[in-house]
Amino acid sequence: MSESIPTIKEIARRLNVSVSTVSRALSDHPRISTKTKEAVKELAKALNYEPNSKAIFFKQKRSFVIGVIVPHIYEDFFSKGISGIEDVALENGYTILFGQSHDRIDKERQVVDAMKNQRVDGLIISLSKETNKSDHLKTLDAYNIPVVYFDRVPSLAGVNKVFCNLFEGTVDMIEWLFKQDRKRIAFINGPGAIIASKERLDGYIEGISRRKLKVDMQMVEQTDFSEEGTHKAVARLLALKKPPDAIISFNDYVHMDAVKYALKEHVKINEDILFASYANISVNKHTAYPPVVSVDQFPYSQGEAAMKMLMDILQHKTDEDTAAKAFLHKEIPVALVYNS
Amino acid sequence: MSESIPTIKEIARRLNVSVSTVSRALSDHPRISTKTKEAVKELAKALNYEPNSKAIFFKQKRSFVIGVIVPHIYEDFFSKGISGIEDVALENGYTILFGQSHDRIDKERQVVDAMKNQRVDGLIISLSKETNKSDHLKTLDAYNIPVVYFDRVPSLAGVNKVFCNLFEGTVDMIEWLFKQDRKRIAFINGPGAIIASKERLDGYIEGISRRKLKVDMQMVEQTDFSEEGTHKAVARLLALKKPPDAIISFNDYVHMDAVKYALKEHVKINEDILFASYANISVNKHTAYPPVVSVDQFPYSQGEAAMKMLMDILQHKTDEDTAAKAFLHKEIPVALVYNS
DNA sequence: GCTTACAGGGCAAACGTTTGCACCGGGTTT
DNA sequence: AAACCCGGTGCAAACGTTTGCCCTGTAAGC
Repeated sequence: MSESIPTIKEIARRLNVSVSTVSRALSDHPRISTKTKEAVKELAKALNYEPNSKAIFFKQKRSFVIGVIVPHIYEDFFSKGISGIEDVALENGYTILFGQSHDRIDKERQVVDAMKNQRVDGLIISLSKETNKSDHLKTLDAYNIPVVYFDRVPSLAGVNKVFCNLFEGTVDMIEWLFKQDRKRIAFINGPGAIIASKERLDGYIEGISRRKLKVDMQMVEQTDFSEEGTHKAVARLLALKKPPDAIISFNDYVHMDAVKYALKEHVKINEDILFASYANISVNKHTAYPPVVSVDQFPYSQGEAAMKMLMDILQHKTDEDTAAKAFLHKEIPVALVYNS
Repeated sequence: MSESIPTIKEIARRLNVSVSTVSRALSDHPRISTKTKEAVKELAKALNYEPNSKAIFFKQKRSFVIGVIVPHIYEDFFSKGISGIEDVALENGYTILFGQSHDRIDKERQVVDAMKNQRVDGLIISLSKETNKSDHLKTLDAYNIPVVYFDRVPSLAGVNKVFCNLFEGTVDMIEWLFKQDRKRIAFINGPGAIIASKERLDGYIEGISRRKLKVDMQMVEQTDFSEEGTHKAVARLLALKKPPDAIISFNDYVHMDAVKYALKEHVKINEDILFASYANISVNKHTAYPPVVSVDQFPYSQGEAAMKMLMDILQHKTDEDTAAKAFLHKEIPVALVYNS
């Protein structure tokens, strides 16, 4: 009644053949006769045999596990991204080892170390806000663990990455708002330090400029993502002599806070002022006042693309180990999504 | 320039000692002299040595990886739960292998198999909607992988589980609504088949009955969680000769859909009708019309508790392998959360 | 009847680490 | 002087699997 987990040895013993025969039979090696194969497979099934991945991975130096690290799992964007990654992973027989950095670099280090210890075959990571240089990821090179950056990517070229550029999306959004006959388009941006803010701002300026209008920086506000920060930004916008007739928020969460405040000021949402945003999170479908238009960054597709890229790298690594390493970049196009 | 990953052997070779000495030095074995230990540790650091977990786990028959399977990662409830699990895991040197069942039993099977192949040390799972019996989890027994069920648990006693009972929470909510002078409390429940619906309904009936009122089944509606289903439910409630002055929704998503419809009918949210709900999801803090009260099931705490329970089981497994297996159950108390 | 070919299968090494046991030299006890 | 102890270290087996190479028997070719 000892809890014996079936092994290849056990099968070999019972069938009076060698372990190598069993191993080859299970992997359909041509040198093994059909009869033997059948016998082995039958017994394997009967014993409920499952190969011990640890032994295999130990031997083969691969684990069929890939690590995924994101700042926060609870953000709609990342959980969709993870789903994309996971689906592609599963198709290819890989499983995901998972960690959150909670947007802190020390935590990120800790998780990266854990992944390294587990000897993941590869890593997909979306950097924490605090991460400006990625030394801690350099050590992965020594362990031959390829890294694909995802959405929050370093600006260097010497890395593999999948990302969106919000510049075009922002320009498109502005043009659409002009078409809705909005003339005074305001913008609530995120902190100036982060790259995503810059992309958006550049797009905003370009969009306004294309209409031969000059950019009024009073219309450009900033929030630290706190509810209060957003409220103040909206307050300033509403207090202008010529208040805006459209407000673009940094993302859908900021949008919600903005709407909340505007409602208190008796603004008719999406009538007096058109609200636009980025991300197109799932709850938009449920909320009372979703943005009329949101720039979707397709996190699921980004996740898929990142995982495919990693699979690709893992593939070619086998082919030619020390091959000229070309770094892969992939830009996922964004798209406007309208809420009726 | 060959990509050689440092191993214990390499260290031994360079220091002219045996691998066993290195191994023992690294784990601070008392039999090794301080001098040797220092030399070994120094070189190990210099070479950037990291133990190969695969080899260790293969040898020691544990992986320090635990599997976590939930229906959907994108649901606020589960992503918080995972965070709770993850935090406790990290404290204990464990990493999470992760999978979603997408509420489908076939997918659940697939993920469970992947976990088994990876030889996780334990598994925490929240069952898919489709899962009524858990045969596929029985096979884990043979591999000596303990399972802790989480939130969506089987009703059998012969399992380890962490869960909430919503009965009390519902009763409390109803009493609170009565105190707000609401007399006609309606309830939009989920599909009758799922256990969570029954708990809620029982609580509702108990809550109403405690006021010596009799339950009016016209006030109890049902939704299939689709936006349309919820809209219809609200429509029927509003069409009653005596419409409700409070509506409890199955969860915050249903709540949002309900509010959306009520707004169209010019109901003054949380004035004409008080809206209450379950889950207390994060976006409630951002939405224009959050429920005045939501029953929080503390998914983070549930996650923590589940992981602690698993750690406990893993601990005692080492102590006395074939010990009398007592199954652990833990009920996490719920609480009302008010939005001003 | 001899070589040749090939199908079918076994042997043993290897992967990196842990660990029970043996060994060795010098000091302490009888 | 023999027996013993003990700190410090090395040897080798073991974990489950894969895989290069070798072995055996039978049938075909001459």
